[in-house]
This record gives sequence, structure tokens and C-alpha cells, in this order.
Amino acid sequence: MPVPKGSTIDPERTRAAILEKATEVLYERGLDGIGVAELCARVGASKETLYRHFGTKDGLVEAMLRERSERVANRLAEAAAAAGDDPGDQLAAVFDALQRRYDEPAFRGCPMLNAAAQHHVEAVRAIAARHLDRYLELLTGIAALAGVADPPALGRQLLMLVQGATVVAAHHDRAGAGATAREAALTLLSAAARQD
Amino acid sequence: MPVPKGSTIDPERTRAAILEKATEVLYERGLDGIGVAELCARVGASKETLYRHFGTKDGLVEAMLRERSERVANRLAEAAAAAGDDPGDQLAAVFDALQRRYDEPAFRGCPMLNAAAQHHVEAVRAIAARHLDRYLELLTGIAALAGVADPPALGRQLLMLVQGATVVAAHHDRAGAGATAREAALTLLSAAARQD
DNA sequence: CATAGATCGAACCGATCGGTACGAACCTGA
DNA sequence: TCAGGTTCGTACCGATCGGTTCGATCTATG
Repeated sequence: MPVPKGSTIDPERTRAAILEKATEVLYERGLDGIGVAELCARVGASKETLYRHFGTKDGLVEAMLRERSERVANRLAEAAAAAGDDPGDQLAAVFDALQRRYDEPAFRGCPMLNAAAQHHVEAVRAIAARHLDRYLELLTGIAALAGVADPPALGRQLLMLVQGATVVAAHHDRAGAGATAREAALTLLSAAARQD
Repeated sequence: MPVPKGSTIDPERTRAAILEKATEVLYERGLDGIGVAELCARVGASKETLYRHFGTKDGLVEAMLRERSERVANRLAEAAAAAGDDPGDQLAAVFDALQRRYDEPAFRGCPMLNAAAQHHVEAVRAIAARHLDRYLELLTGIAALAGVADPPALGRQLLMLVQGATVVAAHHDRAGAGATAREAALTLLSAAARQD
């Protein structure tokens, strides 16, 4: 067995641990707000270890954004699925799940979009675009489930509500942002359903 | 006359010129994406001049964000006012004005929110919050003009659509983002008006 | 023409940046 | 016990960072 699983020295485990801790720290401080030296100290790894696993600081950033995008999108999709078959209930569940994220004290907006807003590296911007794709797919699916005339159009409107709620929660007032967006989303859903 | 107006050497004019050029460059490259030395070269001013007018790089950043927030918000308010007395027309004009911004090749999202997303300085975050306040005030005013039951509630929903449209235009697909958001906004407006 | 202020260009500062190198300590599988 | 890989801690590298200083140059005013 080339890779000792569960042992003290396990590259995969080390990599995952770095990724997890770096996710917190980079989100809290901003991608350019902390240097590699301090980052290593906070993560509990040496520079050599970090650079062997991720190559460059950008490599670490991209790896953590990819993993985070997947986790966040999956959590949202699961919340929708757990709400049952009614599209209105699914939509409400999505915005309630979002509000739970807004309520976390460390919430500072979407990590992927924050990164794309500052980091002009193409790979980072692609991760953010892909992240919005995942959201759009989920919301368009709910629109289709509701049987509206133009599911992609409603999905895109709902995507804007999701992103707008996140922006407002991050930079203006987080209290009730999810509820406000949820009401708007349900209004758009019933208006689209009424036109069939 | 202590200040030579219109002359070659005019501190106020120098300051304004630095601010205008720095606005472009900092938006294009990102606040941390360019150093003061290169920034001065692009701006066409010496370091000493820049530091005398703005004290620090952060000082320059804050000054240009304040000025830009005011200009953008005023442009939007003027677009709404020029659309006449009908709240629906005003709302449509707002989103059409937004789409015009999205169509600019250099468009990269809201400068104030981008700055707040990366720069953890409290002053920058305050400028972004104030910027959202201006938007909210405009949109709540339109909602009140429409005579809906709860103008602040509708205003907040519309604010989310504005911000969501900007995010989607910047990071996903700018074509038609304004139109999509405009349709959603008009739907929310008529739904709120119908409940009176 | 002389003075005062504005600007320039370049040198310079200490600090920090991302990234590399290396010896020592440490597992783990053979 | 030995060999190979992983990790650590630290020293180190050149480059760049934000910011300061200073002499030279220019302009407007008196």
C-alpha cells in the first residue's frame, strides 16, 4: 500500500486539513489580506508542505474555491430536495438555507464572487461563473417543475434574487434578507404560473 | 487670488485629474492589483503629488469610491426622473440605465461592492453600505409613488434585483441582464399594487 | 526679478511579498 | 534495520510594496 490511510503521515489527509483551515482564514482575511507565511502559521503547516500540495498560492486559492463552490451548491440543492415536491416549498427552502448562511457571524458574502471581484486571474473568474451556473441550474429546475411557460427566464430572475439577497446581506443589512428575497421569489413564481 | 483658476498649475485641477484617471486604472486592475509607482505612471503624476493630495493609497481609494458612488447614483436617479411620473416607466428606465453600464466593455461589477469585497478597511465598507442606501432610497421612492402598501418592503426587493442583475452581468452573462431584471421588477411592482 | 508654492523624477527606506533550499525529525512499508 | 517519503523550521532569495525625501524645474503673483 503506497499511501498509508489513517496513519499519522497521510498526504491526502494533510492536503484536506490545509484546505479546510485555509478556507476559513482566506475568507476571513481576504485572498490578498494574508501572506503565505502567516497563512501557513494559521493553517499549521510548513511552507514546503503547502507548496508541494498546491504548487502556488493561486493553486491553493483555486482548489479551495472549487471545493467550496461544490459544497455550497450541494447544500442548497439538498435543502430544496428535502422540501418535497412543491416548487414553492423548494424555493422557500432555498432562501431559508441562504438566510442560515447570512446569520453566521463570519458571513462576508459569496467567497467565489468576492474572489472574482478582486482576483483578475481567469481561472478564478471561471470558478465564479461556474458557481452561478450551478445556482441557475437548480433554480431553472424548480421553475420547470412549476410548469411555467419559460423556465430559463424565471430561473434567471430567481438567480438575480439569490445573488441580490447575498449582496444586500453582506453589505447592507443581513436581517431578513432571505425572507425578503423569498417573498419576491414566490411572487415571481406565482405570476409566471398564472400566465399559463 | 490665492488659487490660480484655469492656470497650468492648479492643485484642485490636479487632484481632479488624478482622481479621474485613477478611477479607471484602479477599476481595471483592482485595488491591490497595481502599486503606487505604476499607478502614478498611468495617472501622469509624481508620487509626491499624489501623496500630498490624498495622504495614503487608501485615502485615494476612498476619495475615488466616494466620488464614483455619488456619480453613479445620481445618473440612475436622473434616468428615473427623466422617465416621467409613471412608477413603472421610472423602474424600467432604471434597469435600462443599468444595462447601458453592463454593455461597457470595461464593466466588471459595482466598483464599491468589489472594493468592499476585498478591502477590509471599515471606511471602504461604509462607502459600499452608503451606496446601497442611495439605491434603496431611490427604489423605495418609486414604490411609494406607485402607492403600494409597503414601499420599504418593495424597495428592498427591487434593491436585490438591481444588485443581482449587476452580479449576474459581471460574472455570468451580461446580455439581457437588465431586461431580465426589469421584467421581474415590473412583475413585483404590479403584484404589490394589485394588493391595495 | 524675486519669492512661494506646485510638480517632477529619481533615489531611497524598511517591510513584506511569493517562492526555494536544506538539514533534521519523523513515520511507514519492506 | 533500512530506504523512501512526508513534514517541519528556518534561513534565504529577488522583487515589489507603500511611503519619504530632496534637488531641479516650472508658474503665478508681487
